[in-house]
Amino acid sequence: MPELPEVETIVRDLAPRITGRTLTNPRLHHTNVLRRVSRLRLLRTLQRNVIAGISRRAKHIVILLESGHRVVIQPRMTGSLLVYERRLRTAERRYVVLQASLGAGRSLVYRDIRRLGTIELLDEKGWRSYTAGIGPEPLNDDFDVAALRARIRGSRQAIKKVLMDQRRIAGVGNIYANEALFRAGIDPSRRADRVDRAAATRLHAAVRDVLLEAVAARGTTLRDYRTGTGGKGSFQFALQVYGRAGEPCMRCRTTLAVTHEIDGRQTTFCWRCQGGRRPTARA
DNA sequence: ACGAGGTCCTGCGAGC
DNA sequence: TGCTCGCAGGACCTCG
Repeated sequence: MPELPEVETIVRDLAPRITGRTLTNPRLHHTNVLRRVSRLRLLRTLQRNVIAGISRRAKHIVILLESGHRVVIQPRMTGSLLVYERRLRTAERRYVVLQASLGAGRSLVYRDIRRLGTIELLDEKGWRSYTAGIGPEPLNDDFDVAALRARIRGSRQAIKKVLMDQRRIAGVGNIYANEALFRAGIDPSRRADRVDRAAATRLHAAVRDVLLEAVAARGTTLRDYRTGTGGKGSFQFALQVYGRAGEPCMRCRTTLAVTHEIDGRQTTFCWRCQGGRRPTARA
């Protein structure tokens, strides 16, 4: 599931391959992925427009066009954006949502198996309000401990849920929230306003470290995530808690527990290292 | 203001 | 073997 490191990898892969290219023959195969834009307006805007650049904001891919429009893609669970330098094989054509020619036999393809991902088209004004509604980028230099504390302050919600709230902090999803909280030794269900300065300092370092390491590993491929060139990431081999429920904690060998009590999502943790409630039932 | 729960969507694994 | 069913989940929505 593309979170910050996965989207960053896609964007870095695609930047040299699509920047300056002219889009032609855009085709949209599913309209229910569109948000606040009609099929006709999207396709008309893409046709013969030039890609000025591609960047990442939170977990979103942002394609800037020379017209000033931005195509914002949220891959969510199973979306991937790829450049093909050849014709697509039959199997590759499945799940294609949006595609366009880049010239010289290349094509830009957005595919999404579950189609929970979304595509938006924003003008300058729309973009400004869009990005203003998202929290700070955790890998930016100005995201220090004080910035993290400011973003989690005053919330009685579980720290894990707050970490994943895109309005508070950008780009952290379920996998990296689990990993960062384990590294920081913090119970995922602890109320955010009860995370003290020392814990916040550890959490700040853990969030940044895990995201940076995952970017270096080109992301986490558990099933569907692919890089911008169709390859797999390798951070799945470095995960310490996510997906390891029932297996021993890498630090203390206690059996890792899993709960769905926070936001209905899978939370894996070590009750001994992270100080949570000892689970009554095993996973 | 906040929490709980529904919605979208398809593949996959468990169970029979 | 082949079927059904429930789960996976990020963001957004409604309801209480």
